[in-house]
Amino acid sequence: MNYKDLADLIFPNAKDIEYYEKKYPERSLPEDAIVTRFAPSPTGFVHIGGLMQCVINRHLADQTNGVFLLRIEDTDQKREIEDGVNQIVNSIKDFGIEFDEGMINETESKGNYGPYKQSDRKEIYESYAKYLIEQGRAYPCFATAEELEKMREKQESAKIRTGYYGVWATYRNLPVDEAIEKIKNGEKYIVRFKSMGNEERKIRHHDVIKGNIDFPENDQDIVIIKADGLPTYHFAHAVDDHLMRVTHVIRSDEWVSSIPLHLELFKALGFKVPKYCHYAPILKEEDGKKRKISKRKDPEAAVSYYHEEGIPQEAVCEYLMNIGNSSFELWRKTNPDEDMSKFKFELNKMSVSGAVFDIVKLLDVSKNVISKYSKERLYDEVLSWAKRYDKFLADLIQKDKDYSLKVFGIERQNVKPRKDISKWSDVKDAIIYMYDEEFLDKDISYDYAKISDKSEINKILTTYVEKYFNIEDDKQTWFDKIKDLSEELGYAREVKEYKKEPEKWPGHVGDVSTVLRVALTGRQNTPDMYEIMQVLGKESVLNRIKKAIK
RNA sequence: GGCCCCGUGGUCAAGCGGUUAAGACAUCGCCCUUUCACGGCGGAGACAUGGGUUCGAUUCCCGUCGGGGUCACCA
Repeated sequence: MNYKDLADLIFPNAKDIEYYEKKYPERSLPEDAIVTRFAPSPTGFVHIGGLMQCVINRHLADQTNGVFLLRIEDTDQKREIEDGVNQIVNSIKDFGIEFDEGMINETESKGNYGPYKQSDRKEIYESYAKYLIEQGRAYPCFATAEELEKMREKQESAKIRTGYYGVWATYRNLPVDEAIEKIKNGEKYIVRFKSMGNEERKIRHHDVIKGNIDFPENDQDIVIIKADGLPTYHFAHAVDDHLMRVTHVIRSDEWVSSIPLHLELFKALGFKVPKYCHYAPILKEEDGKKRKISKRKDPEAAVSYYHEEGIPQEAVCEYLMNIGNSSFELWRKTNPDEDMSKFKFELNKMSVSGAVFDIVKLLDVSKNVISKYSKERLYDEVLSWAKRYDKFLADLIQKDKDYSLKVFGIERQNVKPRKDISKWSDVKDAIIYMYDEEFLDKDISYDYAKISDKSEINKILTTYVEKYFNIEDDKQTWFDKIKDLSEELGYAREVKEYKKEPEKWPGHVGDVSTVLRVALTGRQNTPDMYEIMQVLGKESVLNRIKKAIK
């Protein structure tokens, strides 16, 4: 009885690994093409860190004519949720990112390197596990949970390294005959990797992002096939990334400590080691301390949050790109109108320490992105957001699309476009007063500033309507008339003059125009008044002034 | 606790033995033919700490402190 017999007994029907090596050949791609993957568990929830990974991976694949694929890691069936794959695919799609290969919904996939769901790859893992057993590099382990627990307690009380390794690995040297007999007797077992590593020996590994890292060799005989017949992450990672011909494993740095193990696994399987790129997770600051952003405590950890708030996907991607390569910001400054895809991303320039998530900065990126939108685009984006998250707003802007377009066009597309919207949820408040049905028919609490005497206000408004208001005026004429009005009523015509001798007048042209602004909009702060009046039109302006005088 | 990583203004960060230690966001002030949003100009604000090495350390080495990750039949 030898390893071959043992392997045959455990996996009688497994195909020879040559079958898979041939079925999934090396990809014919340019020399430096990057093949990456996003490999989430189907919990449905996509984390902001996961999105960042997708933004970077997509970019890298495009930049090198490579491939970006989606693999679902569902080997822990306890954690799985209903519709998990769809939710992942859709939330990534919400950010304009598509995969070249992989799952496209719960059951279907595209690409020639599938299946792309680990639970469908069981027989592949079995072949490679069988191969390892044949080579004497894996073995059945009959240890029960209780035995392992006892072992751990012993190790802990003796203050030595915990784990299944060396002399503690009871079953690694079990004679093949005995193992076969136990299996035939129906004893339960799992399959472990047989490590040849030595903790005393050091290895140096080069991580694309983190640089050289020194570790002790791995010597743990980790589980590769669990009791449910599915592989553990480590084993699946080696088999899948090899067979899918992934060149760059880009993942969060919680995995760095597994590098020695993964290296040994790849070597034992005869696989070429991919380039590892471990990036730092996104952090959150709380009580002066930084911690990993968490899905339980932080709403902004879920990518759905940005969608709900109405932060454009481009803005989120740009911000994430910023965290990825800080040189992006500089590039953006010199290439304000260039598509983000033109930026050359460099993996080795990624930060080695985690960045605190800064929503204020994100919103700044966002308002700049939005300021470049045409009024038509703005309208479309706002509408599609509002249809889903703000029915009232959707109805409001749809009632008269042409009018709404004019509203959205105020101070837009000129040299210095307006930058007061950073997310779609800001829009309602920014435009609602422009709609007569939301203004004329509603109670408005006019909050006048400096000039607050009711009769004085009425005088200003009445005089303006009777002597100066003409909707046909061009901007300069309109402007001059406001000055004329101010002068006629005893206010300073120019702010500068007023500032020189403030005691000379009760106020200046700005104070007068504020009266008009508040009367027309109910607010002290608005975009350009001339444009507002033009959009409102003669009738609305008169009605609004009438309402204010009452 | 073992192993590994990290430590430049409030935040994100350039820097890679000699710099007045960039830039962005935030903050403050001034200016910008009337507000606000922009835009312009300017201010305040940092190399965790102690030892080395060196003519010279933010940069290299060691210790200390601080932070993080990982030690599962979870990924």
